[in-house]
Amino acid sequence: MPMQSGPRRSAEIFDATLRLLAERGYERLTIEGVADRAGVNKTTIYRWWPSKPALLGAALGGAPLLRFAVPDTGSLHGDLTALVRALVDVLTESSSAALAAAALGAASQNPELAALVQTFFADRLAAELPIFRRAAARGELPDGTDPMLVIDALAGAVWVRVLLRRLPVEEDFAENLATLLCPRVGTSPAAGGPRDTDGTRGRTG
Amino acid sequence: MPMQSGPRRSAEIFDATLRLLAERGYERLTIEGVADRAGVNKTTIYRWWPSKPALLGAALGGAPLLRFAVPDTGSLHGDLTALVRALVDVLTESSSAALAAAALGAASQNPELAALVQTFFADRLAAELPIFRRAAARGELPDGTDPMLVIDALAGAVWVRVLLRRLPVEEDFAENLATLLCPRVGTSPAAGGPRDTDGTRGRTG
DNA sequence: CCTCAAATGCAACGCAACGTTGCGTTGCAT
DNA sequence: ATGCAACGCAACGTTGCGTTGCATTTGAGG
Repeated sequence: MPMQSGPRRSAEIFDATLRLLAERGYERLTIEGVADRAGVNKTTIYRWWPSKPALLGAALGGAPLLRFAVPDTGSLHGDLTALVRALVDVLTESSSAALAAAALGAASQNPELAALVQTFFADRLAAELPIFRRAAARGELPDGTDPMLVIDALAGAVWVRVLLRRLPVEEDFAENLATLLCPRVGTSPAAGGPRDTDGTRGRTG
Repeated sequence: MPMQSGPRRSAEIFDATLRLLAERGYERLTIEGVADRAGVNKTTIYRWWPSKPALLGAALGGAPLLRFAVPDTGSLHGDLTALVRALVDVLTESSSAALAAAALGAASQNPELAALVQTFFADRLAAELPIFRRAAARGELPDGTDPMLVIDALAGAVWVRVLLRRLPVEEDFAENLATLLCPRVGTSPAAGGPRDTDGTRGRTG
């Protein structure tokens, strides 16, 4: 029987890869740089991962750096608000922000990373589906509502605001976005007064 | 008096830059490649644009390839639907899609391009504000609604769906998204039946 | 036509990272 | 001790980078 198989120093290599990605961005991420940072010969890296996207894909898959919890606050509006806040945090906190920006930015350019991002988003959606199941059980959700549409609008709005517009995220951004996306509010924490007779949705502020 | 000043062959250079960006993506876009494609010596390019992002910035600024019209259909829901359709087209049609993906993807990594995208989004929003002015005038819009929030959710949802999830866009995607984002529906074209007693919003399909 | 300056063309350079090769070294299990 | 797998090491040719010095073309003004 042979001994252990597979790369022995993948831990150091993945760590160096993600750190350098966050520091320099995808474009200036170099395999020789990773080797140097990891204290490893570049031959070792090339033996296991044939290309930069392959290495990055393995590194991202191996480390759960972009995972954040799925909230359960008791209301759809609360869950969506919490989701927005978590997403904003991930895209704002410097450590994960650079990483997420580089990874998702590079995904637009590279098929291998695109596939990775694709499954990442699919997994995220699957994890977030319970939010909508619970909301439906509470009667907060009109049937026919498409969770993917809500999630995409939510994530996309945060993405555009933080990484494309680069505008500061106001205090009530999460709540406003959740309110906009709630197919039916009802329990909006700051919705204050009674609903308009014609169904105009309440809004914080 | 000296003769004409400034680059003489910027047209060919910009054209080659955008074509190669669409063909190969930002990462594999090389200045020597641009020079070759444009039938120009690379020295000429380096003399006028010191870096790849600088060149790309100038090329993108010089050509209005990513502009699309602002709709005016007579209703907020109709305008938003048209906006979604236009955006989906831009991000789907192969010529502009690769270009947009590369530009926005690269913007996540490069400060110079980020600034360019920033002003692009600001301009887009300014151009789309009349949609909300008209909607407000028609009484379709609860005051306090933030147009930027709606636009960001709209654009972001399309972005996530098309370029990150890479899922095919269903026929009723635009309408569903517009319905989700309409602060007040009322005139939803396919909303059909009467509103639920508790205010559940109508939905196509 | 001639002049003159700006723009461009051309050839070569050092540099960095690429990806590959051959061979020696280390670590661990049998 | 032996054998295998992973790793280290030292080169190699290639490509694109960004720069340099000098020659050539271009076009408006005299």
